[in-house]
Amino acid sequence: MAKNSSKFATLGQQEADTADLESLVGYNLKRAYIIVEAHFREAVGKDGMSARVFSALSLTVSYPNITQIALARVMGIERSGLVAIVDELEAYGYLQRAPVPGDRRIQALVPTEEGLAAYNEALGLVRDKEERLLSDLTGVERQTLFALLKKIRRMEED
Amino acid sequence: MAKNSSKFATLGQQEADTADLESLVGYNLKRAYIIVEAHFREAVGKDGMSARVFSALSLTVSYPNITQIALARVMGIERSGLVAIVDELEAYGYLQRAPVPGDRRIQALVPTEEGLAAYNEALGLVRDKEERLLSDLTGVERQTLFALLKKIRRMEED
DNA sequence: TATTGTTATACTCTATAACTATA
DNA sequence: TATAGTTATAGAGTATAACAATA
Repeated sequence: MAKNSSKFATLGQQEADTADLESLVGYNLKRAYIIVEAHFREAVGKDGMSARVFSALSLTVSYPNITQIALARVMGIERSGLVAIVDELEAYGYLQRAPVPGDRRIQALVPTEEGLAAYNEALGLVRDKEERLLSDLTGVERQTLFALLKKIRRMEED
Repeated sequence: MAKNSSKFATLGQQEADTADLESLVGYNLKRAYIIVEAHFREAVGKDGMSARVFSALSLTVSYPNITQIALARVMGIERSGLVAIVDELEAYGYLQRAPVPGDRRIQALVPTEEGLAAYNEALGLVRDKEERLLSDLTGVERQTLFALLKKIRRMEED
């Protein structure tokens, strides 16, 4: 199991690549995500939206009038956790909680004009950044990466 | 931009797959990781190690006598954050902080026999679980997934 | 002066449980 | 009774800054 039993090892790239961890999908996914997320933050800038806030805004743009509970479900988080996210987006003036006639428990989420503009600008920056990050990958490789990640995502129920 | 402007949309799988977010690598990586991490927790059991503690133990097994600062660097976290992780592993009796003759600032991390046994058992469970999770992927697809994730990981410096 | 490990502290993300107002 | 949204609270995981011991 031990790949290196010399005392006071210095870790070269080769050695690091043969460690057990490197053969696990979870570890590789997490490390890759950390890098992509750092690039996301660079793309949106120092005072830009966090990834989860951007995601929530993106989904309200794609699905206007979505309810908080539905949005939480799509995002895979608890509805309680969404409150602060929506509060933040509302404070930015990027969306509104609109009353729904017929059921006063529900508030439909609708992006404002400013929200739409801010979203489209951020989306452009993020896409450009991902484009550059993935510039070493061919078109086929990118398609394959997406297909494989989505295949894993579909395993949720088991 | 809006794919669905009907009021009170219910989100079918098809609609969800065409949202902007679905075209971003970061979002897909994160969602895939969440699923794999949940399977990791199932594999190691209710009172099993967390992923980061497992990772630290794995790396001390692969690189016995590694220092905390080197381990933190490999894991991509701050050295201050590693203290609690090593404390936990030491409390389990899975590793020891061993003094290094010649430099009393440094403590080399060495797995115990129990640590090695616990690690190998956990590694087996995690590998089996990942195996089952990825059973829909062909051998080539898995190799490709690893290759693409590692390619992204190598983009760190830019 | 610089480095290793440590502590104190704070921030982000998330979950659980209980509450409210409605249905 | 059940549901949508909210609040309170706690627990991971991480980072920054300052410190002690040692080099």
